[in-house]
Amino acid sequence: MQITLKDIARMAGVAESTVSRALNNKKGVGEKTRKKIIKIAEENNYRPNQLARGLAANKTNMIAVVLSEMDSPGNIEIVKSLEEAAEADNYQIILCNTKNDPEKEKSYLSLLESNQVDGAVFIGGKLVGSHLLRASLDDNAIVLVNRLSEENFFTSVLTDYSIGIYKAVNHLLEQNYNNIALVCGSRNNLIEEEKISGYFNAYQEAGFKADQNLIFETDSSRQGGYNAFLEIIKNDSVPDAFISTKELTTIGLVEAIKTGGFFIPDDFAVVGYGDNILTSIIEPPLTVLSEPSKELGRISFDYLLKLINDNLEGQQIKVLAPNLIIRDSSISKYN
Amino acid sequence: MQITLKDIARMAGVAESTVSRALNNKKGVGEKTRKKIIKIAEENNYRPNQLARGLAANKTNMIAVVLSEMDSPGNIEIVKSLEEAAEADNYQIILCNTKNDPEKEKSYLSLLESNQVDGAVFIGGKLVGSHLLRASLDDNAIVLVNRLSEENFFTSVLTDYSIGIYKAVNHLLEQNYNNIALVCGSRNNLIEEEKISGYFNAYQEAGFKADQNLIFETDSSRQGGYNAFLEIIKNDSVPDAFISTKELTTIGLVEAIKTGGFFIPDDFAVVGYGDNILTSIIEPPLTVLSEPSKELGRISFDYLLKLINDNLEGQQIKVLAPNLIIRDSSISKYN
DNA sequence: TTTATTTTCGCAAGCGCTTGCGTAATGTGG
DNA sequence: CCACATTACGCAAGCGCTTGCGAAAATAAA
Repeated sequence: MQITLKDIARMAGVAESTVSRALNNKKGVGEKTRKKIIKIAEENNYRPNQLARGLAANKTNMIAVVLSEMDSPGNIEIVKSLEEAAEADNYQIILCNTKNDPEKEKSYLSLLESNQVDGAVFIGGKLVGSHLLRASLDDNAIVLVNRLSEENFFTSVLTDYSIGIYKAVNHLLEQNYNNIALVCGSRNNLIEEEKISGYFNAYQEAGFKADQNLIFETDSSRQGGYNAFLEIIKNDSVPDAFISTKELTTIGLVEAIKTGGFFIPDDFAVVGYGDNILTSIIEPPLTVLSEPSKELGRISFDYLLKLINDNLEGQQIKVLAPNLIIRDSSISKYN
Repeated sequence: MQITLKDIARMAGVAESTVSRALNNKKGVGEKTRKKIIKIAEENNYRPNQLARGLAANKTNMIAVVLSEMDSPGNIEIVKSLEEAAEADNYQIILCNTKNDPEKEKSYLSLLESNQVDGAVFIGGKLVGSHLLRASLDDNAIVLVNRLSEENFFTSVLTDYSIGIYKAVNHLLEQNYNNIALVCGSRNNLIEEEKISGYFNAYQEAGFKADQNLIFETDSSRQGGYNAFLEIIKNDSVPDAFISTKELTTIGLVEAIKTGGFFIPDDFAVVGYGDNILTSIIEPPLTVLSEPSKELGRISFDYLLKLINDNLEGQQIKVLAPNLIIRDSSISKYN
């Protein structure tokens, strides 16, 4: 049998309301009674029933973290820092893995609608369900991470892929690679258009013109990267460098190159995505765009918390630029 | 404003209880009224308030997954399959990352005590808080994964490290490596003793005698593996092979070996831990013990579900043997 | 048709907590 | 010592749902 507020109240010889106020540090209870109540509560290892509390106060101290994919180390990193931030503010995290399935995402939305969580952050994923999200936006706290909605309507924290790719292209051009292939995700995702625009901008600014045919769409898996390479080298104009814009495709791409008997960076330069354990152990040491995962997590929780507490005026958008970390894979020998 | 049971009841012209029964597929409501109620509920996008439901029914359909560390791909894999299993049974997962901090674990336990979750699975971690766990075992559903408690008291699903290491040693001996170092975690964890016993068993059975000095304790990080190597080669008797028993130490170990200018398997054979993306991209291709992560997740949820529903008679312990996946890193050239 | 049986449904209590409001207790100044 | 302002506390309603129980309605048996 669980021990309840009522029990504590009886033991302390006060009313339930007094116990509640005492334990929640609210004013309206004398210092002596408060001490007494706290003591009794501790002695009896009293744990407030969070459901009851949530029901009464309309607050659960839980947030949903809706993840488009759990295989990406970067996403895990974001979750970790979110968890840390949440814990510090006494929030729990509900993990929701959608595997990029809009239906699942929809179903997880009902966590919000059913009052099970105070807010939700969506990490990655396509924009598809955007209308859906909006629909649910009665008064719900929602933050988007690395996800662009067409209406540009949600509070979001984003990696600036455009500038990231721009940097990467620039760097490769400087290294005298000028046939640069871009491996990205399906263009029905606005995020991918961002990348492409960065690509074109860099080319244009350098006075070269970019080749549409060097842009390859593939899914975000390791296999996707692998296949991308096989496709690309069928091309008329074979590139001399690759920029991979997802973590796992980076791995697959490198594998494909090496399996094909080619060398990095001698045959192809590579700029990968994500400064994580994967890209740190692969050979050769990989030049990568490093996503600010920790910040993404932390800031998104900050925003969410403010939204929950109605402390956020209007929509906020934070854009964080990725770093280009230069290693061997993109350093031309003939330089 | 949220739409409630009462609203639906009013719209349908029935009592709240009838709506509740209709929507929960309980008997005691006619087919026609049920249809009508469901229709109305759907039209109005009604979402039952899970807190209220949980409070009334004493059931939250949430479970806590308490993770000792989030950096291990194997653990993430377990969580993934847990999530999948849970989702199929309409359970949500609360992610709790303890970073091996017993205090945090303790605090997460209150999720159980405060009725916020119906059960909890603990993945990894030391036994430290075992008394604590027991204390909380009023009537709580708890499953342990890859964690040994001294009292052997909890329903658990375990990887059989003993047989795993046994296989690894055997294999290495067959390859004529007979100075095998074992890199494991701190021996204050029973799990580690398991590993060591497998190590000794294999040696004994083969008629060799094992060298205590070749057993190295280190923390489970990449750096831990790296340092382990540096320590080990200071030894009088330098080993010719390594068995690393954690995922990240495996990575660090290999890095240290390569950084030291040594070659695998020429200078040292290596058997690593975990058949994951990390060990699949590292070079050379690594012989590993493959943990049955998917099963660990699935089975632990099965157990937990039964515990929650009081369908589990007594304590259950499931032990799963890891596979030895043989690749280049342990194949002697002089064979 | 009448009685017995089953099914359908409403009533009301209760899950454990929070919170507005009113009253009793305490403290302050004259 | 009294009037007044504070502060400390209890009362009771209410959060949105579930569920046991009894009454009414529908169905089956006699």
